[in-house]
Order: sequence, then structure tokens, then C-alpha cells
Amino acid sequence: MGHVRNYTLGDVVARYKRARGFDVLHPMGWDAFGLPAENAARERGTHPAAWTRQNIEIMRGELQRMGLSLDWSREFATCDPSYYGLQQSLFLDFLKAGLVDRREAWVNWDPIDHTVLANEQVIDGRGWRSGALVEKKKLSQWFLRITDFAQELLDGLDSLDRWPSRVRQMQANWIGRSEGAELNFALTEPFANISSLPVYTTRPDTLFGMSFLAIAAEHGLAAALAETNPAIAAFIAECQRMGTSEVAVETAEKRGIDTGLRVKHPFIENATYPIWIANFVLMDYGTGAIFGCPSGDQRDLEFARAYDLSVIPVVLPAGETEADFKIGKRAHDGAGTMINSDFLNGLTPEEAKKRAIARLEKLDIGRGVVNWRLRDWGVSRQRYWGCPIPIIHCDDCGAVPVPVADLPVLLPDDVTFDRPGNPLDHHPTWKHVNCPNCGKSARRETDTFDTFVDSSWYFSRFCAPQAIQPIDRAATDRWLPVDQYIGGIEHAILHLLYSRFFTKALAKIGHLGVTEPFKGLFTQGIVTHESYKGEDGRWLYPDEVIRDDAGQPRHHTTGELVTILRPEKMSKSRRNTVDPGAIIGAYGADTARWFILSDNPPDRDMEWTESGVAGAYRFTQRLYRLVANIADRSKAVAAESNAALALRQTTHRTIAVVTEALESFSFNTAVARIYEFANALSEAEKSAEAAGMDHARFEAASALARLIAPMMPHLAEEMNALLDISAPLVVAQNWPEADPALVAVSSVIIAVQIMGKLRATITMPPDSAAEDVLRAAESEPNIQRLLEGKRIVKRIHVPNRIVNLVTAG
RNA sequence: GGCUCUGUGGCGGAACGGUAGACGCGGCGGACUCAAAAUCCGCUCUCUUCGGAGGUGCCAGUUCGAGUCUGGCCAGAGCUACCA
Repeated sequence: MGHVRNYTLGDVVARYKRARGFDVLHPMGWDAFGLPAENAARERGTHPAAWTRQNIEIMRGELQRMGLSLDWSREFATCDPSYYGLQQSLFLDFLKAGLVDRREAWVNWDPIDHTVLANEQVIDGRGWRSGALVEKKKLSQWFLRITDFAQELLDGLDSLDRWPSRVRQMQANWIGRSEGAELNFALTEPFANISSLPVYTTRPDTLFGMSFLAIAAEHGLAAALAETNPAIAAFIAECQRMGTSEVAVETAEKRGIDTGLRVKHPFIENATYPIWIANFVLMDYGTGAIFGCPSGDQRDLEFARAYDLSVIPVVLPAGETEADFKIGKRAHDGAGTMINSDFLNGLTPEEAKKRAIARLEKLDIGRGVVNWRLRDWGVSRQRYWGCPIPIIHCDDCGAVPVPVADLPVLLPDDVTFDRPGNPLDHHPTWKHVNCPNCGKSARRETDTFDTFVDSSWYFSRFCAPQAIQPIDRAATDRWLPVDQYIGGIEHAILHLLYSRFFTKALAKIGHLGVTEPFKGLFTQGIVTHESYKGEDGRWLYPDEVIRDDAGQPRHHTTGELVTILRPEKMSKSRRNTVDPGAIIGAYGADTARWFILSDNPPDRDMEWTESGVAGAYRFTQRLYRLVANIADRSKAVAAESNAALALRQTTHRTIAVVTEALESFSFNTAVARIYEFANALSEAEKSAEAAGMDHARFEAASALARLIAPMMPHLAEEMNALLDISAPLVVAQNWPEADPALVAVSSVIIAVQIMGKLRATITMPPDSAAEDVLRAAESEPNIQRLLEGKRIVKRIHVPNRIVNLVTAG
């Protein structure tokens, strides 16, 4: 149901903008590669391609029955060779432009499934599918150099003023720019050709509070030490077994092992500190080594307490004295004055930071650097159902790009899923090819791309889906950036960041002329539903549950009592799903669309309820009846009755407010205004004989048809044809225009307050002079009564809205 | 732990700092009907001595006036997480 909501919202915008005369590109495609297809293959023996095609057929049918105004001529799926082949050629362009690296990286390795797992696929240290304990393993992987664009990706966020600020905030946090210093700590004695250790820190100001240096278990020095020291080897092995899961991280104690090696302090002559291997130091942030200042960093403090290392306060908080200040259980990482810090004493941490960096640079042992939390994007996946990475590995020539003329590298159809691992790797012939360089026998890369690659440029392809080139520059110059992108908040970081990176990278190599893909972003909420449990605790489908005479929920055949649980995201495992096809079948697409739009603001989660759908359905029937009674007698009359004029004013005011609501994505309030309009039109039936009412009702109904058209396109056409069979289709008509003369009001109701409390209302001509309004307010009977014996000391008048009388005595 | 967001009737939710609760759902009452369904009409925040009084998570503040702005709490949600 989530996708139905998503595309309904988009369709309203598309239809509305089209009626306003815009040229709208509203395409549809399929993000078709990925794990679900492979899992289905393993579980049910269907081929991933067949399974995918079948799913696309089903979903396309649903979308078409929803009446989405999509341009199906632009449809494609990412698993089409005509799409992924072009993606391969883009990759080769990236490679040529130096945007691709191949390097060793630590990965989560599932020893049963023989595959790399993403972090989110590791649950409590075990593979989400196999349940095997996940190992950290070093593998050669392909990386896209997204970090080259870190600054641009951060800066670009400022220009995205039509994005939700929280998404921008999330991306900024993810990119994680920090400023600090990188410095080298010299070892007192070199070990295994290592004479110094580089360390990144954001707090060079606290260097005088140092009490140890710690390196990650995966650090090169640790590996070298492990060769001759079994205790260290055991400790490293233990760290690698430790999961990366939340629980593991949260409950893990700070642990370490002293290497026996020591480093010199950069500033203090003859001072040396131990090097520890610690479980809380991350290899892939900074340099994989830290200096520990326990007084200023909570983690360092916990580590120091565990191993009885010294704690030297270096920042004195305001209001404390140097003699009394002690570090207890909490490190002090806030503001204050530097102490125990030689040439930094008396400075603020900010100033001290600058001074320390200057000294490091002068001594030529360090420098100020900017560091990023963002990592390069590993795109290798040991999977079949994805886009093959177009590389051939040759023993002599190394990794050789597949020549462009040989693209696409097609996935073989004849694969088996009868054993763990990557079917491409098991295939008897596929990977054996000759090196394009030297002609000797070589091997294809058997990894495929992360599917986020597929979805990082599809919007460019939609602009010219038949083009020979992957991206048609003229077409993208015309259409991009996307004016309005609609998606779930779950894409706030990954998909949206990767797409932004791709756009900047493609711009750099000339494929695109824009540097941001999506000008406007709207994040819609998820669709939820109650879920139901039978007496034995099994999940029940919504249509298995009925209400008995007493209103108790019961199973429809067994009669057992059913427990209702609070609404949650629809999921197959909880069985709290509703089938869009069944809803459309029972009520029609317009009812589904109307309910989706009316329930609540589209950026919030919506609860799918049967009564809500039924209410929407009733309204569709009511609209039809309302219009069926109105014939095309559209001539205006010279002398219009008050009733007719009032209806016409309502019509034009409704046009104005609905237009405004649609512009601001307030679909639920647009719906409310249309309900009010329909109520007014019903009311007008009572004075059907009044002069000019035929025309007024016809005008109203005609406007109503066009106003609901973006939301209920089918009913809109029915109503339009009922009113005037010879009229052009609503989709061919313009958006209704509000007549300013009819929108204007002839009187306003002004609230009269005394001391800010509402005491009366008065009716006045709009824009009346202040003195007239105040005179009328003060002579209103109820106000006069309340003012008795009081003196007015101040009169507030807000034109057309309110009068507030401030009294004394 | 960090960042962000959200707290308004029985429910979903309206409300440029200016009449809190629009509109819908649900509920109650009535009309129509032999009856029901459908439909139509009315009522639906609380208290009230019928003058009013109180009310938007809690406590302060700014203002003639605060659901809206500021500060501090409380609760819930999302993201992120040993990022040095």
C-alpha cells in the first residue's frame, strides 16, 4: 500500500501541474535487481529474472488500475541489459576519470552464505539469513570515490531549500565534517620498520592530558606484533569476533592489551607513553590510532579507569579552582581554561587548538586537517542478480576494463542456486575469458554492483530512455533537475546521497549539466494498519476478523476472540496488509486515492482503516448524485438572486483555497475545502428555483469536477460528461480560474475582545476604518454591558479580524 | 549518548501571533421504511447558578492577545551511534 500512496501523491501533483499548463514528465521504472529475487530463487526455485518480471507485471497492473497518469513509453527496468549495459559504460567513464578505486577493505563476511553482508544485514553479530557468526574479513573491493565530493555534497545541501530540513541535517551528520590535526608520534624504538604512528585528533589542545596511545585491532602494527606475541594475536582474534551490532557495541567494555611499545610526546621532552591495542578504536576512521586524553574524552576515561592509567585535567571549567577540580566518572569535554598545558595554559580550548596546530606544523610533525565521517562507497557485491562489474582480471595485466565495444557484459541465464556463494563464480564458463590486453586467459570480475548504483542515475535515463548514449545531454538539460521528488524517509541518506554524488560525478565528466538531481523533495509517511492475533498467538489477516453483536472482534470462522494490536507498518509477517487490487476492485481507484489524500497530511504516517475507505466511497457516490441532478442550463441571468450569488462566491473562493492547498502539498485540507463545497452545493438544491441558480449550480459542478480531477480523475470525467456530454475531457481542460470579484467578500465578522477574551462579534464592511470598527464594537450591547464602570485604556484594532479593548478600574 | 521531529476532542486532523477544534471518521437523536440498508436533517470539548468559567503534555516568560514565539521540564517517534 505504501507504493500506492507514494504514486498517488505524485499523480496529484502531475495532473495538477498539467492542468496549469506545465509540460510534465511523469515516468515509471523498476528498481529490479537485488536480493529478494535471489532469495525467491533459493527458496522457490524460480529464476530471479522470471520472478522479477512477474512482479513487475503485477505492480504495473496495480498502478494502471489506480489511474496514474504515467508516461509508459519511458518505462524500463534496471535489470534490462539496455539499462545495465549503459551503467557499465558509465562505470568505465568513472574509472577513466579516477573516480574508482580497487582496494582491500574489511567487510562483514558470512561464512555459510559465502557473501559480504551490509552492516544492516548483520543482526547481533550474525548473518540475518544464515544465522552464522559474522567474521571480519579483508577483501578486494571496488570503491567509488564519493569522499572526493564530501565538501561539495555538504555545501550543496544549502541550496536545497525545497528539501525537508531534517533530511539535510541527516545528510550533513552522515558526511560528518570535522576539523582537527594529524600528527606523528615517534616510537622510542622502531618495530618492524615502523618508527612513527600517525594519529588524527579533533582535540590537539588536550595533548598535555595524554596518558596513552591506542591503535585498532586491525592496525598494521597490531598485525606485526601478533606474529610473535600469542597474547596479542588472541586479543585481536577476539576483537574480530566481536559483532558490530548495536547490542555488542553498547555493552562492550573498554578492553585493551599493552603492546610494551612506547611513543614520545610531541611537545614534552623525554616523556613517553604506552601503546595499547584497544577494542574501541576504529580502523576505518582517521588513521586507526588515537592518543588518549582521559580527562577530556569519556571513552578514554573509561579505558584509563579500567587499566589504571593516569588522568590529567587540562581544561578547567568556569567556576572551578585548579586545586579542587577533580575528574570523577565524567570526562569534561566542554569549555573552560587550559591548565597543566605548558604554553597553552590560560587559553580557551579553541585558541589552544590553533596554537597547538601551529606548533605541530612548526616542528614538522603534524598539520591541521579536515576529516570526514563519510567513507568511500564500496560497490562490490558477491551476488548474481545485479549489474556485472565490467572488469577482467589478468595475471599479467591486473584489472583490465572490458572494452566499450564488448559491452554489455550480460548476466548468464543458466545459473544454479543449489549451493552457497555467488552463482556467477560457480558458473562453468561465464568467467573464463581472454584478457582484452594481452590475450592470455583471464577471469571476469564475478562481483556485481550494489543496487544503489542502479538507482543513482535512473532519473537521467528517464529524460531520454531510448538514447544510444547512457545519458542524452540535451534531454537532461531540458528536464533536470527533477522538480518534485517523492519518496520515503528511509531514503534520506543512502539513496539520496548516492544520487547526489552520481550527479556531481556525472557533471564532472560532462554527462550532465546540473550538480543536484532533485530540486524539491517530499518525504511521505508510511502506511500502517492494525494487526490481529488469534488466541493461539498466530497472526490473522484483516479480512479474517469480524465484529460480533457486542462489538467484540472475533475470527470469522472459528469465532475465537481476537486481540487487536496498535497500527504498525504493513508487513507480510504481521499479516496486517491490505491488497490494493482488492480495494480497487471493491471500491474503485478514486475511492482509494481520495482516502489516501483525505486522511492526514502526506508527510505523516497514515493508518489504513476500513471505515475511512467506506467514508471516502460514500463521498464519491454523493458527488455523483449531486451532479446528476444538474443539467446544462448554463445561461447566466441578469438579475441574480442572493442565493445564486452566494453559491457563485463559494465556488470561486473554493477554487482559490483548493489551488493554494494543492500548491503546498496540503492535500488533506484541499479535501476538506471540497467537502465544504459539496455541502454548499447540496444546500443550494433547496433554492433551486431562485433566479440564476441553474447557472450558479452548473458553474459550481463544473468547477467541482475540475477541482477533484487531480485526486479522483475517473469520477471527474463522469461528472463532466453528466453535465455536458459535448464538453472536452477534464484532462484536456485548464485548471479553473477564480474570479477575484467573486472571491472578494462584502462583509467581515470581527471578533471583539475585552482584555483578550472574546465577548462579541460584529459584522462590518471589509477594510472599514478603525474608528468605525471601534465605534461599532463599543456600542455592541454585550460589550456595553461589560464595559460599565470600566475605563478603556487601550484599543487594539487588527483590520478585518479583531478588536481588543484593554480596560482599567 | 548525539542530532532531529512530534505532543490539540473518542479518532485522523484544521487554525498569516488575532473567534481553538474547520473538514472527515465514530457516536447520539430524528425523518423516510412494515422493518432494515442506503439516504436526508439535527446534536456531539468540559463545567455552569445560563451571566459565564476552564481547556491545545507540564512550568515559567515575552505580548493588548500564545496551540503558534522564548527558556526549562515530561512523554513519544525517527535517524545515528565507541567517528577520537
